[in-house]
Amino acid sequence: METKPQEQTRKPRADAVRNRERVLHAAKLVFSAGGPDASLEAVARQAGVGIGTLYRHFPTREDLFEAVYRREVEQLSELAEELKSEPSPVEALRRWLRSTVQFVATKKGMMAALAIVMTANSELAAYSHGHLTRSIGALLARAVEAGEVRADVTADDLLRALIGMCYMHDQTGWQQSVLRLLDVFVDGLRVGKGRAREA
Amino acid sequence: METKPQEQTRKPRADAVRNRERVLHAAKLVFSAGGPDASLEAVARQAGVGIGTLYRHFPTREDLFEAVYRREVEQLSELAEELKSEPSPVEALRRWLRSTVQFVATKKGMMAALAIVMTANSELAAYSHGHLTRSIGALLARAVEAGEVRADVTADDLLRALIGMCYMHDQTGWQQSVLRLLDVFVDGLRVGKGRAREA
Amino acid sequence: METKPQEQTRKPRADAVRNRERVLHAAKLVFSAGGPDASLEAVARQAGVGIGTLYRHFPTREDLFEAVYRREVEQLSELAEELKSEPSPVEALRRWLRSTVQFVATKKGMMAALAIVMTANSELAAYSHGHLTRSIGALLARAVEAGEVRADVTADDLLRALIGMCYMHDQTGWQQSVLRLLDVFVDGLRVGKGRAREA
Amino acid sequence: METKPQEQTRKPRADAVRNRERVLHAAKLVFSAGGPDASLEAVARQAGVGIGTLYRHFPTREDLFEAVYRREVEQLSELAEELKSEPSPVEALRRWLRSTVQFVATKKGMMAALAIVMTANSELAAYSHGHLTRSIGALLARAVEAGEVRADVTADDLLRALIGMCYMHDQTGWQQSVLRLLDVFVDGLRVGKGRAREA
DNA sequence: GATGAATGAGTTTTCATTCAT
DNA sequence: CATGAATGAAAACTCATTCAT
Repeated sequence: METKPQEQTRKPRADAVRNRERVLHAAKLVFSAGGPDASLEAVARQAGVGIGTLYRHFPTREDLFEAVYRREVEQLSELAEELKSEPSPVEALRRWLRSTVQFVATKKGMMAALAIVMTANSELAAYSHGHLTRSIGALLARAVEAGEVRADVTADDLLRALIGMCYMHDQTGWQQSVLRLLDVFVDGLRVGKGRAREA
Repeated sequence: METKPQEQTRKPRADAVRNRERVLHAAKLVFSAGGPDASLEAVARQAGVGIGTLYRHFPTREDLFEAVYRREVEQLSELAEELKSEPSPVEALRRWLRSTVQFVATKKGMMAALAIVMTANSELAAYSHGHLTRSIGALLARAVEAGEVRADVTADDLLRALIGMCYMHDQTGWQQSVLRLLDVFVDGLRVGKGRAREA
Repeated sequence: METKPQEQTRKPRADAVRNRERVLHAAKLVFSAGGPDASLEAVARQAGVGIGTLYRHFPTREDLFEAVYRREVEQLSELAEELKSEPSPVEALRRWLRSTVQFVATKKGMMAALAIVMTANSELAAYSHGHLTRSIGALLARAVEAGEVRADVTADDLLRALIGMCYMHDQTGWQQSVLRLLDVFVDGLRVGKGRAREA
Repeated sequence: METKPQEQTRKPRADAVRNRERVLHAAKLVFSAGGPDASLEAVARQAGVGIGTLYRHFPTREDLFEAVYRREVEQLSELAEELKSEPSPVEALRRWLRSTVQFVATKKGMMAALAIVMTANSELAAYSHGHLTRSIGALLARAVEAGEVRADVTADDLLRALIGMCYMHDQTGWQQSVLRLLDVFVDGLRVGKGRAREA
């Protein structure tokens, strides 16, 4: 504060950063295994830090959820960005959907935590919803413009379907089931398929 | 069947019946609002009975879930039965799906019931799941046999897709979104639509 | 509720009453010894009840303070009533003041707790202030009417002086000190003593 | 005294001095509001310094108390010294008492200082108590020697009475009340007033 | 049968104090 | 020196479950 006036927040201490990471990593594991009600003490133990340290970084359970959640969302969003280079727009979409399932598969109980954040914390919900729909929207728009996919389904719809299907992840075989469903769904999206229904 | 004197289950006392109903009603409210981990004390309080009374009627949390949600699930099952008389198998399927959405929109607690069916491992889940998938399975089988619908999707899958789509039913416009998604999904189910994927 | 409609609150269970008393008694001891920050766990232990029981009876620390406090105040108030039969009004006053010191002497740290409640809980403060000033006021009025005591001091003033003097009760010998001070004070109250000041 | 090179206490760094002041100021505020058990973190936060800095300046809570309150107490002591020149010993006493009330009314924290003097067992309390009682004792001794005031009251008693009366200084009108009480008290101190008690 | 009191294990939460940067 | 992160002991608090009335 004395010598370098341009410093507003002293360099984050090395061990603090490391501990923060540890806690986040541990939280992912523990919440995945034990659901959103898992004990924070357990998270701290898993992270190898004191419970006080956990609380310093994340004063409330929700703060911890949020921090974990944000990076998850960002990873999904980044994946969507990468898939923009995939030649077939429909396949890009399909692959993003399938990848997301894989992603969720590695963090079972995490979905519940994410769902909680989605409904409870509107600021975060808005952030991630916007982030994700923007990414998916881009994939979707490409497919629609290419004339491969019907235009009456929104990124929002897509997200709803995906999250919802993944939410039910407690039975054995849920993953295969969701992959099957996604195929059905993507097939349904493709144009040139029968509009035979009561129209 | 109840009139024989050697019966072990005496006349159910009037207030006992009333209390049972109260608890059931309260449980639906409280679980809907606070999730399945909501405090049983809260349920009793909401019902206006003592916690001991709740425990007498429902010795375990599972027992309470069961009593609350079994009848909800059975209604859906019955609806599926009725639709067997619908001439077009695909339309029967579609109508069941759409009707279920209406149900969810109307009956608070239906989602929770369905989520439990797909999620938990209780006796209730097993019973209800079996009941329900059997009914839906019949609808599905008809459509498959008629050659109208692909054969690689199970009643279980169908249920999962439906529940999932309905899961986020707190955003405005969720109902329209789900109906759109169901149409896409049913379209995807119909045979003769492109198997272009991964080829 | 069924047979005796005039019952609004079922007879308080015997053990509940006993436990409540135990906790109150223990609280008096523990707060007296350890001051107002003493652990509630310690109170429960001293009372021989579970911590949950303590919380059931007194959901917050303040509730417990309050309950303890009320009876203390009532005891002091009753003492003032009894002293109405004392022939000399001034002596009645003096004896009440001295008795109060004895009273406080048995519950050292309790004063701090009571002070906290007095400032924090205005409802209670009003109640006890009213209660006490009414009692003291009666003693005082008798003495004033008898022409033994000056009329420009209120029950409120008296209470302030008494409570204040007792507040500083951490030094050895405080009790003797306060008793000396009370004598000086009562002497000052008597009429016919010099009004010599700045006149 | 500071200029010799072998000095162990180097020039006090400018920011160190500033921080010390900040902490002192913050401590007065925080202890006044939250009592003597207020969190030291809160003090540091209020001061805008790190908790470590607070600890460097004041290794123990007592050290902080001391630094905060010592100068307050010394002011009262000095006032008593000045009043030694007042011709009437009783009036000197009375004026000191009344002045102290003014002090309390004006200077937030003075009460806390005085309470500590009479209550705690720290080195600070001993020092301040000695300092103060010596000054008041001189005033008192003069009055006793002049035969104007009874001899069985100590400087300590006087202090206790004064502090006590001021203790409840949050009610409206407390100041008038205390001034009234002090007059009663001083009247009680004067000799030649009735020793009628317990006779 | 109904009630609500009792219990205590399990969690959350706070803070004084120490230490690495 | 200043800082604030780390730590863990200690307390607060909640709630499922059992039981006396």
